[in-house]
Amino acid sequence: MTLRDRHIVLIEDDEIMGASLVQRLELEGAVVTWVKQMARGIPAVRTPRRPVDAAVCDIRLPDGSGEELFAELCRTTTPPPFLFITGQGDIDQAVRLLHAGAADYLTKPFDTADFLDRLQKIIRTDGEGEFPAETGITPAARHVDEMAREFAKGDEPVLIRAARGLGKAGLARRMHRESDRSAAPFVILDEGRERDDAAALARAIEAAGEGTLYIPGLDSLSEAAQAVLVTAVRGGAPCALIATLGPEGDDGAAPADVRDDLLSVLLAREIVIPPLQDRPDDAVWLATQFFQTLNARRPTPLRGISAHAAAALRAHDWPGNGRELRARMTRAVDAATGEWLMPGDIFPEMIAESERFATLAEAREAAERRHILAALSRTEGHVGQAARILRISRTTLWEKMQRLGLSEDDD
Amino acid sequence: MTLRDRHIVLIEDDEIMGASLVQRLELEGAVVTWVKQMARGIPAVRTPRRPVDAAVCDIRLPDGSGEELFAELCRTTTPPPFLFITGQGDIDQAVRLLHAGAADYLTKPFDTADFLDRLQKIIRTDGEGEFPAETGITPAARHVDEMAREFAKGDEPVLIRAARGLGKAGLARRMHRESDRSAAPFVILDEGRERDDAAALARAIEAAGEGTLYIPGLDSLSEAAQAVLVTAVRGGAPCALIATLGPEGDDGAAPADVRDDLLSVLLAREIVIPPLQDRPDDAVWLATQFFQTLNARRPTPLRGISAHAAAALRAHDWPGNGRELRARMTRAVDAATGEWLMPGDIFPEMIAESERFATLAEAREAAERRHILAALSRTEGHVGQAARILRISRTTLWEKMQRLGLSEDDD
DNA sequence: TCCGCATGTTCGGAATTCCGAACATGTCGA
DNA sequence: TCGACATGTTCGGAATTCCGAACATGCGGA
Repeated sequence: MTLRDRHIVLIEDDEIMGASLVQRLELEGAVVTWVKQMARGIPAVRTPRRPVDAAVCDIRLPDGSGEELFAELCRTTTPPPFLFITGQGDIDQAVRLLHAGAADYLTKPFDTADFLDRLQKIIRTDGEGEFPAETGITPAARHVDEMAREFAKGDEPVLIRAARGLGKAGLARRMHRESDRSAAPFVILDEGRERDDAAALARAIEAAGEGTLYIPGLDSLSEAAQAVLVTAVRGGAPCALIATLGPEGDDGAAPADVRDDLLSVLLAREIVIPPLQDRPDDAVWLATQFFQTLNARRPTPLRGISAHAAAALRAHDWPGNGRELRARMTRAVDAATGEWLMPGDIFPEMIAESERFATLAEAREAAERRHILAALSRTEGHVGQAARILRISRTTLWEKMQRLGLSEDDD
Repeated sequence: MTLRDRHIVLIEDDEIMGASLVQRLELEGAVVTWVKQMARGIPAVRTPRRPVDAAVCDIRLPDGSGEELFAELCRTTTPPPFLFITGQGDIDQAVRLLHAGAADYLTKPFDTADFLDRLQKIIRTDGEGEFPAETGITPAARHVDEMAREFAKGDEPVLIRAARGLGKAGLARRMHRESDRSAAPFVILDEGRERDDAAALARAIEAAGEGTLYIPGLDSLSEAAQAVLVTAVRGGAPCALIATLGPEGDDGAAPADVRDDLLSVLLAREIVIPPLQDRPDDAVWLATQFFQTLNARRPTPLRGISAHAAAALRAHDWPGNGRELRARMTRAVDAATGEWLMPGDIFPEMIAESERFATLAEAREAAERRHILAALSRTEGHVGQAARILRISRTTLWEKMQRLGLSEDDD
């Protein structure tokens, strides 16, 4: 995996070079926003439709230079990593840009492999820590782990219920490792459901042998597949079953799409992982685990998580649970500039509004973006109709969609 | 009372005439926004800082005509009543404007008294209906009225508790009128509290003689005044007492700032008026009362309140109770264009958003207004500083403040 | 009273935005 | 395949906005 799902903004006016780079980057799984002018690059980077992982920017542009674009962005925001490409290398310029915070500077023609390698390096795809082997340190978390250990000793099916981002799969793996069947396979029923899921399930049961079969989102199985499962459970299939429910079945309500007999078997051995919001001390503990891994990689390690940051971690409601926490810690440890990790490092949205006041042009642009999107939504994407209700010409709407990064290429 | 607290937008480029009109209007209590160009009149009327009761508009403007301005406003909004003034009368134009919906057309020079008279007429200061003599038709309302009649027969103090807008003073007056002391004075303790409220209270008790003394917001009386009151009540003062509590004491909780002995006397005879939200049938009934009065004044009376409108009246939560209902009915009966009063007439906010989509220019202007106001608030009204944080020139900020109706004259 | 600083306002030129026309391309239905 | 209609995009001119400079006025402190 290289650039999968990474968002790259490409600022390049040359059609051939641009198309070539887009193609290559998309081959690596990246999502590319391609703009051809400096004027269009600024909003594409500053107010993107999705977070920008990196920008690839030509120096010579028809309406200015990549250097000016970067300077402008540095004045008003913290730009993502910038990789500059240029047909005529200039040492002074390279030094200037790198000192200004650019990530890299490459002269054309360049080796594509080298280009991709540098891009990967500046994106830091492997900068995130691993989830620890425990659920947490709170009584509720310890209870989860105890039940998991106890159920791992038996053969009966187990149901794990938890919201998104709470490590259901991780817990299932740990149960497998702590059971007598750890030498046998741990098989996950493919979430990308085949049309004939009953057959897929039968195959997975066979593949698991005497190991463990993990079924995420059991309530989306067809009746036929559930019948196969009931047969396997009743017929004493050699493998152990661990299942989870889909998002709707994980909220404590009885899932609508599971056979009653199957459900009653599962509910007999059920593990409920409480959301992180209900376990603030676990949030701090988990943050500390990630911090130790990430901090060890810093050129200048931080001294620790400050008390205020710990309080902020406790107070946050963690809609994304552990995944959110990991993402925030990764970013925070990377961005921290003091000796201690501060609340603003973890929750940058907390301070951004109070310290930074958007320019009038920015406020205007944001309002236009919102309103244009609303018009397009109302007209179901029909550009001509949207222009009509907005009382602007179609040309103007098109121009603004380019300028504000709302064009089709962003999909 | 003439133009008290009415907001008038004056569009007049001549300094002498303008200053003269502003002065005269402010003398009548009006709040005047004075603009000198057509371009500035449009936003001042379309997106005002406070509702505009009427506009006074010169025909000849340096950048266009009042007629064009009015036409533009009629295209995109429902303008307030417009009174046109012009130095050269033109019959065709007068007819044209009146047919287009303008309220009046006056040639200069004109008699100021005539001008004010016409302005008053178009503002319709007396267009609201009176509250009826009953509280309502629901059992709860009838119970209130019965208790009021019963307590009116005695001399003991009465406490009326109700939220804002539920006619406490009206009920007190009705009790006075139905008592044996109706021939004696009904005295209200002045709500604009003097420093020595004990003395004011003593004077009011004396003025009430054998009539009724009404004390709104009794819990804000000083200890000294409350002592005077206890003395009067215990000493058998000849007047009857009806009191209400301030907003905090009207929510059912025990008021903190009333002597216990005084409070226990009052609570012995307490009338609680339930909010209109709890009496939906009373809301419809009250609306019908207002409707009958207001409808009789229409050139073309409506046939009635539609069933859908009655349902909407029942469903509304009426935070402003009877006052809100009266205001809505006044506006609705005036604005209704069909044969029946519809939900959208009473609750225009219900339909405005779904049927009308702001133009992009309007959305942009609204965003700019908001942001400029935020900048001025942040800099405590310092224009130069606001321009700096907005990253625009001082000139541009001034221009925008003019164009968006944010200049000092609006205070 | 004077001075420094801020705001209110106008003016003319530069910069930016908006627009209609035109052309290329794509989609859908007959 | 053709025609109608829609979108994507460019171009050049018109309209609008923004700006610095300049001048007038007001306010507060020495």
